[in-house]
Amino acid sequence: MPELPEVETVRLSLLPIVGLRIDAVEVREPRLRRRLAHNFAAQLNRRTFEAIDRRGKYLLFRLDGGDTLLAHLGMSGALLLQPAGTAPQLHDHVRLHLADGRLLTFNDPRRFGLLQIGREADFAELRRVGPDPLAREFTVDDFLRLLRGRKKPVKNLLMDQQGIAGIGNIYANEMLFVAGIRPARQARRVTRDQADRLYEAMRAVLTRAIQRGGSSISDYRDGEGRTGYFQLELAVYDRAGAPCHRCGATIKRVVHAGRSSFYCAQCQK
DNA sequence: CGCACCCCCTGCCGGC
DNA sequence: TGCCGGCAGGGGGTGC
Repeated sequence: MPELPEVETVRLSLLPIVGLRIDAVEVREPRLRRRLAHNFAAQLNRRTFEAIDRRGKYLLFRLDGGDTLLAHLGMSGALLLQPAGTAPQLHDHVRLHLADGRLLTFNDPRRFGLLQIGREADFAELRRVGPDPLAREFTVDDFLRLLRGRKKPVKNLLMDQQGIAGIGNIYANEMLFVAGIRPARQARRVTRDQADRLYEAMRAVLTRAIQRGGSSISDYRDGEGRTGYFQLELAVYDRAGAPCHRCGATIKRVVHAGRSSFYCAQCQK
């Protein structure tokens, strides 16, 4: 579910927990993408949140003492800040009882999400996380280097977290539409002009989506339970058979590597 | 290296 | 009405 804009929206919505201590840790279901370590609760207990960072689709909760709580929402995960006394719901796997009485709850029906506590340098999954597409340091030249010589479809490259971190299926489709490039085009066949447009589209689409609070396709909510609104602005994602807003042609859907791509054959080359 | 497939898991939707 | 297959925003692994 959540891609960079949704994860960033969750991060912003959870900032009020910074400064709060965890008074109790309730593990109701340890079997996530990876099973929670046996000492997970003990390591979290009595720690204080000092900051919340994001890398790609990962959230990093900085704790006093130097440890980090790493969180990934998978396809269906949510982190919810709930009022004191909230009863556990179905698929509430971990509930952190905060010093002010509120709860920080990890809910994830499909259990593709991840929670892990430790030193950031020890997190193997972060070694596969590339630069953030919105970072000032990530230049158009970096982007061009990424495309150069690669035979795989440009959409796969956008979604490869090692090259650029945070883009998933929805936003890859959307930025390719904005840039006028077909998803299946080989990365090395993307012209200089197209690459410039894609770089700009990448930043524009992600920035706009964050401003709109992300896309709530089915069940996405931020930490306060609020939906996003960017789904109302999606040009191609999940619009197969519908008319292109730009030219009126019918939006197509094709499946590559098990994932659906949506595009307008008229507007995208 | 790239890719075509698998897997993990639950929920929902459409067709029969 | 109920059952079944397909599909879903994630990542990871294998074998070719």
